[in-house]
Amino acid sequence: MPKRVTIADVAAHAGVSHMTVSRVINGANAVSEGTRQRVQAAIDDLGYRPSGIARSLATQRTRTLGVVVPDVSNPFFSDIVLGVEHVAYAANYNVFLCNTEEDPERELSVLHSLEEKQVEGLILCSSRLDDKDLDLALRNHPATVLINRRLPQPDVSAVLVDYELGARLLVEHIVQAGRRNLAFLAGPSASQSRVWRESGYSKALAAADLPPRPARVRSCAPSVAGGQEAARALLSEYPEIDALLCYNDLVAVGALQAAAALGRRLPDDVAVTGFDDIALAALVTPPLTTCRVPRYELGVQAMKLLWQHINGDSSSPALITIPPELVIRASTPSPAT
Amino acid sequence: MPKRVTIADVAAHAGVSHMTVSRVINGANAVSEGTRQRVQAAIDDLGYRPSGIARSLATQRTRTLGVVVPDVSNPFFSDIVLGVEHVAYAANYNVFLCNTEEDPERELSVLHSLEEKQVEGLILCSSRLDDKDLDLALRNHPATVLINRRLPQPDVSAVLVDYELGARLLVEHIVQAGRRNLAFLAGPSASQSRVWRESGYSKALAAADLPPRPARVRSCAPSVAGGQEAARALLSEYPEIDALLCYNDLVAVGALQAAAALGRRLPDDVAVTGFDDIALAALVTPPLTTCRVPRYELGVQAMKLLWQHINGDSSSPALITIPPELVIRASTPSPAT
DNA sequence: CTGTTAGCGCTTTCAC
DNA sequence: GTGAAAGCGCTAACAG
Repeated sequence: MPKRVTIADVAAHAGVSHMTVSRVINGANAVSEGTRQRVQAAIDDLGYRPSGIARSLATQRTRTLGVVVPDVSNPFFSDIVLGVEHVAYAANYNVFLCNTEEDPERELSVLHSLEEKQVEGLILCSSRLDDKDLDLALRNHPATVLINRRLPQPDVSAVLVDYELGARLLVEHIVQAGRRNLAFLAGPSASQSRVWRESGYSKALAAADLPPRPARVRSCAPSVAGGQEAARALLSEYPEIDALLCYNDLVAVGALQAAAALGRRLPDDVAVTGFDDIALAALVTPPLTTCRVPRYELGVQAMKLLWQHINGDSSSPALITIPPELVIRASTPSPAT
Repeated sequence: MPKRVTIADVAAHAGVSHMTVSRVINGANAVSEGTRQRVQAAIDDLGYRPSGIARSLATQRTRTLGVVVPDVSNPFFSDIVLGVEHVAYAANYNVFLCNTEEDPERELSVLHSLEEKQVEGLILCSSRLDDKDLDLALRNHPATVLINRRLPQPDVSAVLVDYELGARLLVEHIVQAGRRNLAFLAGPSASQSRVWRESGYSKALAAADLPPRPARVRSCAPSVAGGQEAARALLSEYPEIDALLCYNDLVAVGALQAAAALGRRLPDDVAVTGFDDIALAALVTPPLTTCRVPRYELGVQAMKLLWQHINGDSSSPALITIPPELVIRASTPSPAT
C-alpha cells in the first residue's frame, strides 16, 4: 500500500507551511496568487487528495448522511433513495445506504452504526421500530426526517403520503363506475400505511352510503402471490364481488391473475385497483388503475427538509404530506359504463 | 446541539484513564473484570458511542465502502446493491451509495469524493468512463471490484456476466422452435454489454447456419419505448421476421406491445425474448422468455471478492464470470411446435 | 499574506 | 492491569 500523501508532503514539496496548503484546498482568499499556484502544482504533482476523515475530526462535520430503508430492491424505496441521493449530491453530501431487511434488530443496529459514523443527518423510511425504541434510537442523531412514519410526542420531521386520500379517490372512482360490491386486499396487518389506506377505504365507503363489510377486508402479503391468494379466496367466498381494491400494485397484479384464472372478465366482471404506480402497473394486462405515489419526489422533499435542519434554517420539525394522484387505466371501467 | 460525549467523559465518570475505556470498548482482555464493569456502566450511563471518525484517523481504517451505480432505481442495479450491502453489513462495513446518472463527469466526481471519504474498497458497476480515465480514477483506490466492465491492461478484479452465452442460449432456443427470421433489438450502441450480447447473437446465428443480417440488428433505447419503436420499424420493414431478440426485458415488453399492435399473434407469428429476468418479465402477457442474470448474486460475489482484497488474502486480481440461465415462458413457442 | 501552536477523539507504544 | 505520551491529518485561532 503506497503511503497516502498528506498535507505535510504537499507543503514540503511546495516549500510552504501546511497551513498554506490547507488554505489553498479550502479556497481561502488569503493566499497570494503566486503561492497558490505553486501549491496547486504540488497538489497536482503528488496527486494529493485531502483526508475527509482528518478534516471531519477537525471540523466536526462529516458531510455524510444515512438513508435507511427496509429493502433497496423494492422499487418503492429505490426511487426514494434516488431522490435523496440526487439532492444530497448537489449539496456535496455522501449517503450511507442501509437495508433493514424488515428486521427491527437490524434497524437498531444500523442506526447505531450510523451514529458512530457521525452522519449529520438521517432519513429513515418506513421504520419497523415501535415508538419507544425509535425515539430512543433517534435521540442521539443530530437531524432526522422520517418517511411514511410519524412519531407522536417527540418532535421529529416527517414526509408522509396521504394514503387516506388515495384510498378515497380510488373508492370514489370505483363507485362512480357503478360498482357496489367492493373488497379490500389490505396488505400486511402490522403496516402503518395499511391503517391509513384502510381508513380511507372505510370513510369513502361510508360517504357513498355503502355498508362497511369487514369480512371483505382481507390481509395479505404485499406481493403478487399474496394478492393471488387473497383474491382467489375472496372471489370464491363472495362471488358477487365486483371490485377489488388492493394494498399495492403487486397485490393488484396477483388479483388480476387470480380473477382471470377464475374466469372473471376484467374489468367487466371485476374491477381491480392498485396503489403506488410502479412501472409494472402500466405494463400488465389490463393496465392497472392505481394511485401514483411520487416516490422520487418523496426522497427529494425529505432531503430538502433534512438539509434545512442540518443548516438550522428551520429547527422546528415539519410535517409534509404529499397527495397521491389517481391514475385511471383499463383495469377499471370508465364511469360512463 | 448537546455536546457529544467523548471517551474522556466516560473515563472521568468511571474514574479511570481514557486508555482503559478504549480497552473496554475494543474488547481488549487486559482489563480486570471489576474495572471493565465500572467502565461499561459509565458508558451506558452516558450513552457513550465511540467516534468512528476519530477511530478511523487513529487506525487508518474506515470500515466504509463505496458502491457506484448508474441508477439505483433500475432494478438491475438495486438488486446488486442489495447483495453488496447484505454482505457488507455482515462484515461490519457501511456502504456509500452513489449514482452516476450515466454522466461520466459525475462518475469521476463521486470516485474522487469516495477517495476523500477514505473508503477501503470500491464496487463500480457498469462504468461509463473510458479505459484511461477509469484506470486513473481507480489508481488511488486501495481495492476495487468492477461489475459488468473489464479494464484490459491494469489488474483490476471484475465480476462479469456471460452475456455472450446468454445470447447464444436464447438464439438456440428460438432456432430449435423453428424460427429462421430473427432480428435483434440491440440496445444502446455505446454499451459494453450490448457488444457482448451481439457477439453471442452473431456466433449463434452462424452456428445455426443462418446468414448474418446486419440490417436486422437495430439499436434502441434500453426502455419500453425504445423497444416499441424499434420493433414497429423492424416488423414493418421486414414482415417476414418471426422472432425478436431483445437487449433486455424492458425492450422486450415494448416489442411485445408493438407486435400486438401490428396484429401479430404472440408467439405464433412473432416470438419475443428479453434479457435479465426482472420481476416484470413473468408478469406481462404473454410472460417473457428471457435469460436470468443473478443480480443479487453478482453483488454478493463482488463484495466477497472485494473483501478478500481488503484483507489481502488474495492480492492478485480475479475475474469471475457468472453464467446467466435460460428461462422459458410463453413469449416463445415450445421446441415441439 | 503566511506560519505557529493547539487541539478534534481516538489508538499505539511504551512505562510502571 | 493500568496510565502517560505521542501522533493520525487536518483546521481554528492567533501571531507576525
